[in-house]
Amino acid sequence: MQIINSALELFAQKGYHTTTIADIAKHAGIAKGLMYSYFTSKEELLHSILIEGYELITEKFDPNHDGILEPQEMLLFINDLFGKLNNDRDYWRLYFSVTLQPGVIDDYFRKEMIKKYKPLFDMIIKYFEAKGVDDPYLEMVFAHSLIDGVFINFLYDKDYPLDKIKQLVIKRLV
Amino acid sequence: MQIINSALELFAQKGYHTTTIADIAKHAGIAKGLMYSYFTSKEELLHSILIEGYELITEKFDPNHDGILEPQEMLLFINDLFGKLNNDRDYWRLYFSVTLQPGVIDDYFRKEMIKKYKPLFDMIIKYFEAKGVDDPYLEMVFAHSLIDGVFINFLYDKDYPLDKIKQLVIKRLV
Amino acid sequence: MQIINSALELFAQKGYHTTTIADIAKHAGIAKGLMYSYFTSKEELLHSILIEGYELITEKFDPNHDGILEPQEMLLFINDLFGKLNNDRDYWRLYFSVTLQPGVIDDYFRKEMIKKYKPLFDMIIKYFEAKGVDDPYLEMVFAHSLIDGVFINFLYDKDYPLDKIKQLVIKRLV
Amino acid sequence: MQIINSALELFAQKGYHTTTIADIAKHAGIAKGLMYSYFTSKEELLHSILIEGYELITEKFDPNHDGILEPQEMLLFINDLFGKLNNDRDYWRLYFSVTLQPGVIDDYFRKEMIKKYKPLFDMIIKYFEAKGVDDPYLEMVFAHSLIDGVFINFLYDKDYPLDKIKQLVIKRLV
DNA sequence: CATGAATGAGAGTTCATTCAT
DNA sequence: GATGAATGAACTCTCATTCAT
Repeated sequence: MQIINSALELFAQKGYHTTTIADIAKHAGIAKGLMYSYFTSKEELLHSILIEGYELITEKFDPNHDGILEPQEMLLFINDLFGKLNNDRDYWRLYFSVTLQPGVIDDYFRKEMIKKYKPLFDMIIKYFEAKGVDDPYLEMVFAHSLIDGVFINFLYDKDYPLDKIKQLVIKRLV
Repeated sequence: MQIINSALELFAQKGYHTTTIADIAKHAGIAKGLMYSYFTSKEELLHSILIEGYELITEKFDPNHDGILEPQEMLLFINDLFGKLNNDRDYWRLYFSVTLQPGVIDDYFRKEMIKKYKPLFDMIIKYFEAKGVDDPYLEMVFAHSLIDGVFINFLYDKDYPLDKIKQLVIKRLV
Repeated sequence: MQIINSALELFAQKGYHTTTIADIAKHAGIAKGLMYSYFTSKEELLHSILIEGYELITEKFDPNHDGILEPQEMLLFINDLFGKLNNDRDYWRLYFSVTLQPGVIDDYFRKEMIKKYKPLFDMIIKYFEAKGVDDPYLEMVFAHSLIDGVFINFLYDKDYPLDKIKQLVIKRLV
Repeated sequence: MQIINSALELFAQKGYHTTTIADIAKHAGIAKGLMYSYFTSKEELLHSILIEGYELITEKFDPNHDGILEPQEMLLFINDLFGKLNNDRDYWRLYFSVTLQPGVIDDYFRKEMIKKYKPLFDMIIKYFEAKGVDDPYLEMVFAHSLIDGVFINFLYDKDYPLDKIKQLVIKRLV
């Protein structure tokens, strides 16, 4: 929807607090009041974006939904993940900005988001189990942390050597 | 100073925008106006916190200031870094929240902060050079990303296995 | 408009700095914030008043717009001017108060206002040229000064003998 | 006194409301609090300046205090008046700014000031009586208005032809 | 459905004034 | 006397939200 797209773009560019409802309405080409027909508040709009963004991104993710990664699938997984990062910068920017920022989303919603993304990392745990590493959970936390770190550094650094780093990540995880 | 401490605590807890000058003053036990004897604005207060936090954190960093890390120093470096992370959660929370959030600190200040932290990562590049890795810069970006990822996951996850992850980081980087 | 009228009245009565936005809003029967839908700031509100006041005052001035004053027109001019003075005391009070007070309107706006009123005094120069006085410009400065002096003394003195003074002014200038 | 001089200068330059006690103290080289040993408030400081300024200006005025102006004395009177205007621009600027501005000095004080300056204009009434004009009071109001108008136009216009206007004033009044 | 004028609580900031030192 | 840190009321301005049209 146009409101969500506009809000996503502006939140990602200018920040949640710095973006006003008037900004969003203007950018979306609608009246301020109309936003309240679709969302009960600015906060709920943010939540919708986070959820909708998640849906959009994951709808083409792991298409057969078997949740099992073999090594060559792990490769696809990482490639896909990095591709999504590159294609949906605005969403990811907003996601990290808002997740790491207290006072914007409440704990309940934060946990909901974590819950939503959990399956992805559960798949990685299983992968490491199959690979026979000592502590698959620890390895997954490591992988999760590494990927988060790569994401945020990429999102805010135009010169980030994403492809080369991807190779290092692959070498480390696959 | 009491104002800085209060502001750091509240910014880290509630977020920069959600924390008001009145909140800070009340928490610090002073009148609202007094803050403006020490800082010209809320924004400058934030900058001071970020800078002061950096000073506190790095004052005991690389104590001989030779800027060269040998393997056992790299070990100390990492241990020190993780120790600081643990001891200054508020600062790091604020640091990441504010760095990753658009519309809070302007580009000039963001670059200033990056500049301040650069020497630390330059030391790591030299370390990887000495260690003989293929692409020391890339390895440093990898290390930087990895550490950032570990930091943010630790900051927002009470059950984060920091010590075990530290061992993995050490194994990877030393 | 109601905001302008209220602001004019209050500025003229209490002074620009002493009148608050809350005063104006209350007097106009609106909420404080609404003022900012029409004017970007208190300063711009003042400017609008000054400009609007000028428009109102000059709209019926020199109706054929030929810019030339013959003696009997000079008479009408003066009568009109003194009439406007009497009918728009608030405006003129504000005009003089604000023009003669540093730190209220910036140099740019002051010059703009002078520019707006210039044609009126240019007409007077031409009039004195036609009348054959030695130094028409000087005579106009004299007339301008005289009229300003009459205006401010009238505005702040309830017993000012305006009509009799007008006769003296006419005798001197026509 | 240094406080009065500083305040006069700053009030005249920046305006009464725009000048802060801190500005004055800094300019005078004293601490803010010390001002309150000499004046009970900012307002009282302003009153003192207006009164003190009047004393300074008039102490050398009409030295023999006979209060009677013969034609050649009228000449001296006008020359002296215009000289004072030129030498004490700051004072006169402040005087007009503050006199014509509501909400700064209360009516009581305004009347006090007018009372103080009255003798000067009384002398002019007597002068016109002696000169045999029809309505000496009216002539004095005319003169007063003219001189006020000349003063304010001169004070805010760097290119004001003061000397030439003085000649016109002399021709009109003497 | 859609609008945007209107609201009003609350934000950051200023500054005359006080008072412990 | 002299200081300037501290106060706090009051200011201008913002903006999420409502609602008559």
